[in-house]
Amino acid sequence: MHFSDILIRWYSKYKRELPWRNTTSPYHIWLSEIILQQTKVAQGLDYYNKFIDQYPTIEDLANETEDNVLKLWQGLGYYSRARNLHTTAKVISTELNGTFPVTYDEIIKLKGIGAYTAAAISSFCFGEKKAVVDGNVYRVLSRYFGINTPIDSTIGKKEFQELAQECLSIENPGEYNQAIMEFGALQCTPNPNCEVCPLREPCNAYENSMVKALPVKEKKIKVKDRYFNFIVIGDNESFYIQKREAKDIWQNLYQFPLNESKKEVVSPFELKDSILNQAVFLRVSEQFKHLLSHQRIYAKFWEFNLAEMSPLKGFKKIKKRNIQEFAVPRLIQKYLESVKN
DNA sequence: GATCCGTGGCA
DNA sequence: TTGCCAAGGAT
Repeated sequence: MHFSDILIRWYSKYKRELPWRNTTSPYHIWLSEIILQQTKVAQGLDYYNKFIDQYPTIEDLANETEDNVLKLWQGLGYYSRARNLHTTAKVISTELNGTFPVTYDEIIKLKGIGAYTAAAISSFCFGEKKAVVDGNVYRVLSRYFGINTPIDSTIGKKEFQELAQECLSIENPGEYNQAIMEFGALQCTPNPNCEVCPLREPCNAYENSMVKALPVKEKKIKVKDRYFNFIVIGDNESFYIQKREAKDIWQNLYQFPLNESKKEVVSPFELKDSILNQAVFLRVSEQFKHLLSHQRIYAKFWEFNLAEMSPLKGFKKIKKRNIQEFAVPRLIQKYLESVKN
């Protein structure tokens, strides 16, 4: 039996039942694909249901504010996905007559949609013969064919894209694309059980004991340390927050006024910020260690009391209990939970 | 084209 | 604890 036939047969037997399966609605497929970028099903499933519940159509999503879209996305990470999702919904609504484009070449023009997602949507919804290449596909193909070209190199991406296209089932490209990804997610995992694999016999990596060594990555990510000093300042009822507008992590999410330092701050007198004029220091939180893919953030929350809270440019004065209406990073959310008791 | 963008689970 | 990984894309 052919490679693609084995995968499709395996898929029909072992695939998970998921809310975005068994539909060809481009909106539903699109939303699920954006949510699942660099994200496990278990982590994204609730978000998908929340979004479909809150925004049943592209039109509903387009009519929402970005702040509220980000609020619903809060906690999922990679927030540019939410901003681009919203931008694209508005483009479809206003420039494309509310109709999702139906070809790969048109779909890939949309913001937040690259080669993978365009191939996924066009093949799942419209039967276009475009092979998806994601982390699962790299793993399955590199092992089955015994390819050690680094998957994070330009030449490697090109090589695997072409190989994937050659393997694609012409009869049912959408089904095949879903099958090879599900196979990578459930069977051909980073640490697989090859004894129950239907492709074990002809698998090059299995024959050569190279399963754990593939696929090959050549680049290692550099992690930099940052020290965040959040100023939690206000009276009994209210405090100030600000929107992160810089081109940095957590863009367009909200936080407390921030002083970033080059090393750990140990005394409130080291904090230099005009917002602290006439403020009375109350306490400092424990140090929070927050890990991101490229950063280690060490954060402290410095709490101050302020008798008179006049309007401040660049800051919003809000009731403390209303903070839950704003999208905040997980780090801020964890601090808020720590002081709720 | 190398780097950046989150979060959580797991060995 | 640390590193790696997960249905990638933008710059």
